[in-house]
Amino acid sequence: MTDVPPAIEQVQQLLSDSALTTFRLNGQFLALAENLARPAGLTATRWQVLGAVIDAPLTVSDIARAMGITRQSVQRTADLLAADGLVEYRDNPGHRRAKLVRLTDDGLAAIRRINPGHRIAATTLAERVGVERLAEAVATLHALSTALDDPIDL
Amino acid sequence: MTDVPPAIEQVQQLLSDSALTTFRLNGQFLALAENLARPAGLTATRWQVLGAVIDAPLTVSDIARAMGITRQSVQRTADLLAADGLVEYRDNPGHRRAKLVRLTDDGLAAIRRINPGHRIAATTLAERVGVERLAEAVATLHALSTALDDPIDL
DNA sequence: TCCCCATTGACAGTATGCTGTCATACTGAC
DNA sequence: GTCAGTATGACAGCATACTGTCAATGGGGA
Repeated sequence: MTDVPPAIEQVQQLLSDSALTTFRLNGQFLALAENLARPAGLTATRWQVLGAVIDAPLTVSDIARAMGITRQSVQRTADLLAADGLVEYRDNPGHRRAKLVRLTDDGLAAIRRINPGHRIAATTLAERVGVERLAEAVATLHALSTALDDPIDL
Repeated sequence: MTDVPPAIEQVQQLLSDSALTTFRLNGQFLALAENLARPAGLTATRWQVLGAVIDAPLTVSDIARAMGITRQSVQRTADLLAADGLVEYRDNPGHRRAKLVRLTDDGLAAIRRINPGHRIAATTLAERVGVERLAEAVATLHALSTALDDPIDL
């Protein structure tokens, strides 16, 4: 009785479970990020967008692809960040309309203000679940995400 | 050189990675749920709320706690579902204001319309990552979520 | 019994994401 | 060189979640 294939109901339950837990996890990480970013005068989303252009300027569309959200959402956030002087739009030699979003000194300073809290949170979480297991979790999450990349025919 | 403790930067990176991947996974599951729910005339959120009261009527606050989101969000969705006749508010003998949200026949029918697609999606995902691994993923997600339940002192 | 406090629902305001539509800019096939 | 298709940004509208505030309710301790 141990090698029977899992009932379809169980597999359905597994999908629901993973989705619901992911929704909850999303909320928890979001709340944590919000708490970390607030002292630096940022929100979670703005922090994320700033983080995307630390190493090199990118276009709004590039950032959206990297973050896995729509370009319109990033555009709005980037415009707000530009209004606050944390990023600036630079001409893109490769495309006249698609300007490059570049971190300013103020933007970099804002990110740096988050670091201490980020470090504490990371260390705390690593202690609670173990670094090994945290690394495993990330790998599993990536695998799931990749599996969901391909469209599912209904 | 193999047993040195991980550098703090690596642990920080691990936290960022898990958060970012969770955000992306959240979006993917949300999109999938949206696709599954649409043919039944539902959205992902409404499906989720309906699912919470399949077995027994609950108050709005109960549902919010079960889903890990705020009461106000659930309240809004529940009101909309009630307007559409998919749930109904019943008097709660235990609390005069906190009415019970109860699934109607129409609500149950709506959920049932989602089942075929849900089954297909579950089977497809299980094939892609393996049932074993999917079950592991759920366990890992739960562990992470539990670890994040306790507040982190910054 | 009475009062403080937590829970609950209602309402207003805000942040973030999505879709759809349009005009502009680039790219590649012909 | 021209034209169709794609990529990009701008704008409008909607869905969902959050916060904050207030009043009503219920429960437990003084």
